[in-house]
Amino acid sequence: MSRTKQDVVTEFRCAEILDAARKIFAAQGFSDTTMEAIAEQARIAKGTLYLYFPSKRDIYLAALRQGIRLLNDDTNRKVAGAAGVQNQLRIFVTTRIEYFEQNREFFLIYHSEIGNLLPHPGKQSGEIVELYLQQAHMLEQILRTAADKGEIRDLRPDATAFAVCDLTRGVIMQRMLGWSKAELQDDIRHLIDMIWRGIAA
Amino acid sequence: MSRTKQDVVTEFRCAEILDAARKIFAAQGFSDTTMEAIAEQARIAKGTLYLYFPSKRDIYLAALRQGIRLLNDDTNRKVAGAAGVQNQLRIFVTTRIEYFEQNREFFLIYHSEIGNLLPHPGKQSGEIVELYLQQAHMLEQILRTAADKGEIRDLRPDATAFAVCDLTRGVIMQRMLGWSKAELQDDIRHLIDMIWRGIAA
DNA sequence: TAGTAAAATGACTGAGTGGTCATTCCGTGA
DNA sequence: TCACGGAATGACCACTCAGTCATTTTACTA
Repeated sequence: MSRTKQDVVTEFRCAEILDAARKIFAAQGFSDTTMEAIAEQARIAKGTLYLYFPSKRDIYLAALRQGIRLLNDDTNRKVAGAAGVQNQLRIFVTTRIEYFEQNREFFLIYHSEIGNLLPHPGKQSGEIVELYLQQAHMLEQILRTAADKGEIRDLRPDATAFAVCDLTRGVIMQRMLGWSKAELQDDIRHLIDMIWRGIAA
Repeated sequence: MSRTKQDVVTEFRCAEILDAARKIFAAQGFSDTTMEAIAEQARIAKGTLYLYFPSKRDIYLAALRQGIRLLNDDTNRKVAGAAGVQNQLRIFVTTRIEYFEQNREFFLIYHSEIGNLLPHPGKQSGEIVELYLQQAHMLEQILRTAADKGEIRDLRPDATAFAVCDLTRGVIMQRMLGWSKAELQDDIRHLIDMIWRGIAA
């Protein structure tokens, strides 16, 4: 295929556009972001955007999908390399916090899109939700297995998995807002400790 | 004061506008909401909105403030009437989940506004943040006292308070998205159990 | 180097909206 | 019943911006 050359260029441009889009969408939110601003950030003209993406919303969703995929792949790979539930949990939490800390802009998009799902329950655009749930399900499996082996108590694995995700997101948020004065390692340690042993004396 | 009459009318109109605004903002988000739509929902003309609020953003913030205040007051009152940390936690969580379940629209605004704080850390518009933190601080006090009395382990009270808030928000979200098949009571029980004893076998 | 086709551009359009204000409505008091 | 003044109205204005497309630039080939 001599298509290769063209494909490479296309891929490159798309990546540039998505990078630019992530930055701008994160800073301004979907509605306040203009195509002009994305184009400027990507150092191309507005019209060029439309050669690679059919609409503003499409760019947004593409950026979101890409980000979640990278995050999920990263998480899966690292958790797979860990042994023992507690370690897996620690790696899960750590990977995600670090990913978002490296990709702050992406977290903003991620967070706001979850909010957008809320007004339309049931009718949620499939793929994003799918990607979102993927991680919770992975965690759920880990918890289920651990419960079978007696390594953890027999709590509802679905709810527990969500809880771990929520706690992780919470830590990321406090850190991004500057509400956590602690070191990253301390935050993670506290989180795992709480999940593991609870707060009872 | 013969002002009374006018004041009553004004208060009534403001309340009607804020009710309408909450519904529309929740369904459409800030940017996609038009003043026309709010006016229609409130059964008044667009121009009338501007007799009571100076701008769209002001209506939004007023609705948000009102909602948080009611929630905080409700929470404070109920928690104050409970004895023992575990009970206080349970009441805290329950009150908030129920409030948001009764005021779904409000949760959407609440959630999305938190997202809006993220891009501008430090420079956050004071009052909303203040109201938001108020509850976490209340919880922190409870935890601190309990730790002093030896009723709970000596974990970082600040981080723990945030964690409880995050878990609560998580449950609300799962329920709103229809991702939790369990009864409300089960979700709450699981949550408190997890907070209290953790997941260790 | 000339010729060509694909890629890139950015001025432009048309739909939509926050906010204004001249006009109308209506409750009240004489 | 009439006149007055504040409350309510909605047509309108100024502006923004997603998306288009005629034109220009670039990359490649013979």
